[in-house]
Amino acid sequence: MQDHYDPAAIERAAQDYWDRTAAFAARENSGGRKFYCLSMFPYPSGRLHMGHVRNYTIGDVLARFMRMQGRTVMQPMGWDAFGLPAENAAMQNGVPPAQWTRDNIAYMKGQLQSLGLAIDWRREIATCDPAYYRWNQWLFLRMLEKGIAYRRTGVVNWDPVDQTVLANEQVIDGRGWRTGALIEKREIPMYYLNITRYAQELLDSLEDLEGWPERVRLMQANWIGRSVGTEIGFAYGPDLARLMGAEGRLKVFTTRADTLFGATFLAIAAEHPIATAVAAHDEGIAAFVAECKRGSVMEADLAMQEKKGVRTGLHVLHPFTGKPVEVWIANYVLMAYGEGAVMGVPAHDQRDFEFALRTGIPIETVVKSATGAYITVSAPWQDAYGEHGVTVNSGEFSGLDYQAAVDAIAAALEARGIGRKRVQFRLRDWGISRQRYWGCPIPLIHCPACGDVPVPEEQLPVVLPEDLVPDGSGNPLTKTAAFYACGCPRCGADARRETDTMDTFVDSSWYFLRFASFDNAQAMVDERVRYWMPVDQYIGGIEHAILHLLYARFWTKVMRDLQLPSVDEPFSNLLTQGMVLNHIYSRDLAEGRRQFFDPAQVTSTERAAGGKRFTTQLPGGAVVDVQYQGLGKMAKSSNNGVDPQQLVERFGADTVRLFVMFTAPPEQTLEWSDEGVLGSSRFLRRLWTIVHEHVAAGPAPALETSALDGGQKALRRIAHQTLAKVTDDIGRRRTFNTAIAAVMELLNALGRFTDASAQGRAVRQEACAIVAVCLSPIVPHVCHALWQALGHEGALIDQPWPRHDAAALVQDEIEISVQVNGKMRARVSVAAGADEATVRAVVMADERVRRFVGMAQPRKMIYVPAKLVNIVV
RNA sequence: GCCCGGAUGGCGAAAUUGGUAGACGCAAGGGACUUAAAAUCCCUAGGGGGCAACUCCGUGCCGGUUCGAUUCCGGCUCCGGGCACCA
Repeated sequence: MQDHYDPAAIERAAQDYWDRTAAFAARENSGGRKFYCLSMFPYPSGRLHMGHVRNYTIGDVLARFMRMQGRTVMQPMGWDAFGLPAENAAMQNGVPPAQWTRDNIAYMKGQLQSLGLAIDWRREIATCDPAYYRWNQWLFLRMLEKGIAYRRTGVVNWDPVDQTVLANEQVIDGRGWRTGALIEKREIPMYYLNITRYAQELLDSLEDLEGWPERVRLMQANWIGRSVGTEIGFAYGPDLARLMGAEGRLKVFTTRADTLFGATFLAIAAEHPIATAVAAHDEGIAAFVAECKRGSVMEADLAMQEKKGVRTGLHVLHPFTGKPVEVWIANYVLMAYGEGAVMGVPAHDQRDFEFALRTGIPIETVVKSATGAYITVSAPWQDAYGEHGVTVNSGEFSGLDYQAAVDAIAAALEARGIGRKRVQFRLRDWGISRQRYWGCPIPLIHCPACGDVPVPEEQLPVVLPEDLVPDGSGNPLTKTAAFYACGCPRCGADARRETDTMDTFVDSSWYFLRFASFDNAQAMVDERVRYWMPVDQYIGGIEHAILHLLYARFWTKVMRDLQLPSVDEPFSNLLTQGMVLNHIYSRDLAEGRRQFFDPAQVTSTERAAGGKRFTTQLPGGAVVDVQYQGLGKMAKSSNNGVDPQQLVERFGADTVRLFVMFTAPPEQTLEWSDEGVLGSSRFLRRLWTIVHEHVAAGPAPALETSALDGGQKALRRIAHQTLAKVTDDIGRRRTFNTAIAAVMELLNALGRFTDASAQGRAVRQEACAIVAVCLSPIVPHVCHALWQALGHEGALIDQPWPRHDAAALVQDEIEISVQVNGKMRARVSVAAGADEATVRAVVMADERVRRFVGMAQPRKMIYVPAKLVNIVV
């Protein structure tokens, strides 16, 4: 007998066995329904963090479970290998991003393998590999042909000191993170993908995604944001027509056409052509427009800034009354939504109301509540009346309810050709151009004579040079003639290659298709996609609930429409794992820069007078004050990721897997703490000991279920209850923590079971085997070893998942809870099949029940079969 | 600011369809074994009151529906995620 649990040796042996037998090589049509199990591929940041361990263990549990259920499982793995952190690391260390990335991949692959994941590594892909990203380029060109990809200008964060475009993450409080300079918005040409063309389908098919969490479907639906409203063209007043040099109409989009008669101003975005035209002649307005262009492009910043506006002095004419309506420029109007202009109705919109109070714009009530009360608003302590009601003071449209008013007004506008009902989506087209080096080159050539010329297909891929080191002052590709200097494919003249690269969301929008066609050098995807897709189970962080999942759904539909092997929806079932959060500590350096610390290094904590917590930490003996920043997601940029490697080395992969699955249900946010990991280690040692003590006594005799005594039946009942519960918890509920708790209870029962008789040993043998099977998806190495120790032929991974024996669950007596007036008062035992009358009689005969009911006459008795009786007195 | 979640013992959590609140585990305390420690095993444990039988309170806060609410509804507070260039 191996008398002590040695995870290192056990895990090596099990992993050797799986490697030797190529146990996880996925082959099409190898019997059983296919099950494509996919976890979101990692960014190779350097080391795994606990979020990865959680993600990949969940996937692995499901992959192994489904395999034992007889499915043909594919679980692949890849690397989301392009991105900003590689450039930052390059700047810090002077190492090219390619080298840094590949080193990280090699290290992290070893870490993943040490976890014993049932992955088909033959299918491994890295998005920075030209053999992968050439297909990004190829499909982009197909999209260009179809008009799905197009070029227009877009707004970016501009750092005037480094003369470079910054990502939102690199803008802190409106300043560049390296220079501390105030950030400006800048408009530059970019390529866009026309995702809005698919907005309706992306919205509609959410309804069919029954295997997705409701909250994700809701978030996506709100993000797409379909609204039905009315487009209204306000005729230019004479002053505006003069400025613009022609008659014209200023279009707005509104969902509240019923309030049109209350529109006392129009507000346009600072980027609106009219704003640009006014600013050219008016210094004050030019200053305001310039002010709006300062700061970052982030929506959160825009939405929280103080609402400001400036009067243009220009007017449009109300379409029904002909009255002049003032035009304002406001910082809260988004050029990207609707027409970049809104009508302001202070009486019926809270934001407009507050704006009007500050600026003296008139407030005109045009809707009253349907119940009749006449509502007027005009004072600062009041609120706008934003409810749907009945129109008043609206000329021929007065006295109508919301829908009737909207319909009548839209019809009247349409009859005059100055407005119409239409659908507006909040979703915007996807800008994919990035002014960065470490990404997939956009395959275009700019020719002075021919314009933008696509790179011919036979010249793909446009290979990214891998030896450049960025220095923070823009994209090094723009300084590398060997990359950008080229001939025009059309006329042969000297031309310049596009130096922008693609958003890394492009790389992750179709990698799940490539896993099915991983070795095809001739085509992006092939017929094997039709076998494996859609992904049966996708697992990843809730932080990807909108962007990644929406882009992947869009890209999949585009490929379908380009007649490539694809599907309508890529992911049938989605499990969004909760974030693994950790505490964040930092200190401020000069120039608004900030240094982050590993929480494990923070040694002592004191509370400062100001209320914020300051702590002291000792990296290599030095003591510095650090600031507590609260809880946050584990990220390389805040240096708060826990390295699971130390835990794996100390306790073994099984302990780490068990712990991370036991600590919380998968969808829940997890505040990281490695207290408790000892308990998981202890449990596995106990499991090892109990099974080996049983095995040491020699082979168990055959089980005879008809010959069992009460204690033997009881253990067998627990074992089969556990099997049934684990099957349901993993297979349906995905609550791995409760599955583990159930097995712990079974193991506790096994520990108390001392029956050394022949049938006692037979029951124990069966129970031990059930434990090994139930835990094998979660802690596969130790279960692999225990299965052998229990004397079984063949590997546990190849065993079919057993069904519980329903006969073992039968109980003679059951317990009924008794409440009096809804409060728990007693418990009574009744025969398992007892009818209601019998149960009532037993309950009323119970001494405790009689005491609580007393002399009172029961008014009512609620009976929940086999569970509960509530006596109401 | 907007959209989406979450809140239950000292801690992580459980309660699956409105029906026994706190399963399972961590940390803690007590005990056994041991020269000792580690390891292991046993016991205790939501809070208050009571010698005890027992009893009252208790699932973020306020209110509602119900025989019965951690669970459903309305209103808040705090925390987390996302907000289109972090991935």
